Amino acid sequence: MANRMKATILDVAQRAGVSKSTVSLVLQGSPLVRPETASRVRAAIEEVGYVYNRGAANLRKAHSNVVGMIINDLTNPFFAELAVDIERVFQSAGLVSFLANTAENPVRQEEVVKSFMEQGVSGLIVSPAHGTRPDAFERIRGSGLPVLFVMRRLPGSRVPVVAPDNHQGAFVGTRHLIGKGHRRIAFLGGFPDMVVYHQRVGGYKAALAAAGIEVDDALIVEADTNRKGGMGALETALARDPQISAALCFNDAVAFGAMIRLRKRGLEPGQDFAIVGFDDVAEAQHYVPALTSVAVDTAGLGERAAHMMLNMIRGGTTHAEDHIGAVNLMVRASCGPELSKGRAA
Amino acid sequence: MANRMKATILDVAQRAGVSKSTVSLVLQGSPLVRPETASRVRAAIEEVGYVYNRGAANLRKAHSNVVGMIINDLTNPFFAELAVDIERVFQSAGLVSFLANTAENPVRQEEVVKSFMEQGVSGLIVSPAHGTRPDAFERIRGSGLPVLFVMRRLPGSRVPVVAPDNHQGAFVGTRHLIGKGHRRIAFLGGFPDMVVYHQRVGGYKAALAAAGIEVDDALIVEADTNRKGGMGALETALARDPQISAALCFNDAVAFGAMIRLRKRGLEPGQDFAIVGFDDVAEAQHYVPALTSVAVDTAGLGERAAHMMLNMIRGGTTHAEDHIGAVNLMVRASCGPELSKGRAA
DNA sequence: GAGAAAAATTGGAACGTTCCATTTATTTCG
DNA sequence: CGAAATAAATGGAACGTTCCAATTTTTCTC
Repeated sequence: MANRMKATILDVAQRAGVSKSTVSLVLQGSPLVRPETASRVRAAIEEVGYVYNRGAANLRKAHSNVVGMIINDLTNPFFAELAVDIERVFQSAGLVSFLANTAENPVRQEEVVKSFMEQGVSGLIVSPAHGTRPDAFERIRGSGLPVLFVMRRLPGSRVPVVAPDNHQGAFVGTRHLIGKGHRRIAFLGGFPDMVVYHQRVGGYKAALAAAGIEVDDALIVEADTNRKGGMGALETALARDPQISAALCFNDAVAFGAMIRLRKRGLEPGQDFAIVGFDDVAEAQHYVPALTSVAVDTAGLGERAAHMMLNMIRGGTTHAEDHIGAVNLMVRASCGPELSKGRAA
Repeated sequence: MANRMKATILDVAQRAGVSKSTVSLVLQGSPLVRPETASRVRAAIEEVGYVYNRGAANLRKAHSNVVGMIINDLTNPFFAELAVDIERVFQSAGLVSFLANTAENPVRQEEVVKSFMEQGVSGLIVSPAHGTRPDAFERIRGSGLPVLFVMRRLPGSRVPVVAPDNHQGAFVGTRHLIGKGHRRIAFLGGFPDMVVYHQRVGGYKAALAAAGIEVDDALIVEADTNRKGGMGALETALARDPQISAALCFNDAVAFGAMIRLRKRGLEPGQDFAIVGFDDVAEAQHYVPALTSVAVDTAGLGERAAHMMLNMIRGGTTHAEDHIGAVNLMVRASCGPELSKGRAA
């Protein structure tokens, strides 16, 4: 049934009664080979159970058809969704994308990057792990390999970025809370060494300032950008100031964590305390209470990122214009005393 | 700073004043090379910005250090979690794992498999897409490449499997609902061409039979195994028999979907209708109401799968004993009128 | 300090592909 | 029909590594 030893292009050639060059031509769909010969070769390929050896090919060609995606937290549905969206575009473009998770671990990230490089990927799409050294990707990019950041950027880095308008998102989210009458509003999650953090905190502060509310840095709580981080951050915020009545969360995961802790403290989110998230993951609208969140058009960003990478690869350049996607506040129950119900009716 | 052309082992050799063979030895950490020479070589590697060409190496060695993971739905947090758990084990074993999503699309799956094969992976861990032809992986396995199924198996396939005890899980879930007094219990989600479906439906029927309740096939509703499928399935079930008071769901995603639709119909899950899920994803315990679910020990299964794959690779075999993991019903609010609250207090 | 033994280093062939320059087969047409 | 043009097929070198056998260097022993 199956031959023990791996079949090569030469076995195929022999079987089909042609030269290895002809087989190679067929493999690349060249029009130089006569149709009947081509189909004879294709039959032979099938018969000997030949699998193309991409490694050997790349050795000659020096460019592959795979791009690597490096994601900081696949466990966060937002990133999983993003990865899947990007993957879809590559697929229809005839490229393959392989995915690797870093779990926010820069060391792990380095290993993964190394592996992808060794495999000879032709591009890298990265959502860098928290704690990544700012110049971590400069050398790679300098060597001519296209690198694209998604969602996150590194301070001072010249790597192109696809990301939502973080400042604006945080701004409208905060403004909405202010509009609901809140004055003591916390910002939960993220760390100062993340560029995104500054952008979102910036939007938050700008909204407060615009409303003439004094910014209190004690209300800005650093934490991991996942559910657990959200839980801790809420506790910290409330410990620092029990008067807080609302929070803008770094992302939806943090928001879910915060809501869980609110309940544990006997506070009902959307009633006793207003919560706004960021990302608008699928769960947001189905959660109880439904989570008000800044929608970032995941699919749109993913598509854009994939196309930018395709252009870089095809154009042989490592340069591209940053893309900042528009955001959209989805108002739901979590941020207001039944206001959203009124809207829906 | 960075040289335009890619540095090879020869450039390193020249720079370090040794032969390419020596550099190769250093690269593989051979003890045959004198420590001082080794460090000189390592310095040279750094200086010329050399990246190892795994493709060229594999050409000679005929075995790589990467294993491919093919997942049917990364958007399902359960599978994302599983993938991450598996990845972790490989990492600490010094292997790299690349991940690809098939979105339950057999065609896409075929492409992904092909790519992995071409890259020369040394093993494949697969959660096969719905609709995969039963013999889809036999040829690959026949060619000597270790293949391991996780969570799902294919009918008649000889590929080893790591999965939870689906029959038992469905059995205890259903028995629990019966214990709560329910008699008209639906089974939501999945398709008859999935082996897992039969196992879970089997457990469900066995529990009904054990309680002397007649099985009504109309209460078994086929649907996609995601949230949307759950929504549709609940509607269908209720349409077929409005008397239904409980449902065992194929997985948590389906359960969440069902609960969303219950609410939309004015039925409160855990009060007017009991729901039991399967997988016990992280969200289950935090959802409102908290979801009763069959816990499958994701981390344990993932670890087991990774180790089995490691053994197959190291042992040069494509054979392994199936592993069926124990399950554990996590009773929470979604399935009983305040019973869980009593427990918690 | 010479010879043997051990340690360190090395050149060359091989891996499976692509691509170029050729060769060979086929078609066109004056 | 024969020459020119075109189409199809081919052999060989090259890609960057590993591994073997061989060579050179170092260390040991008496």
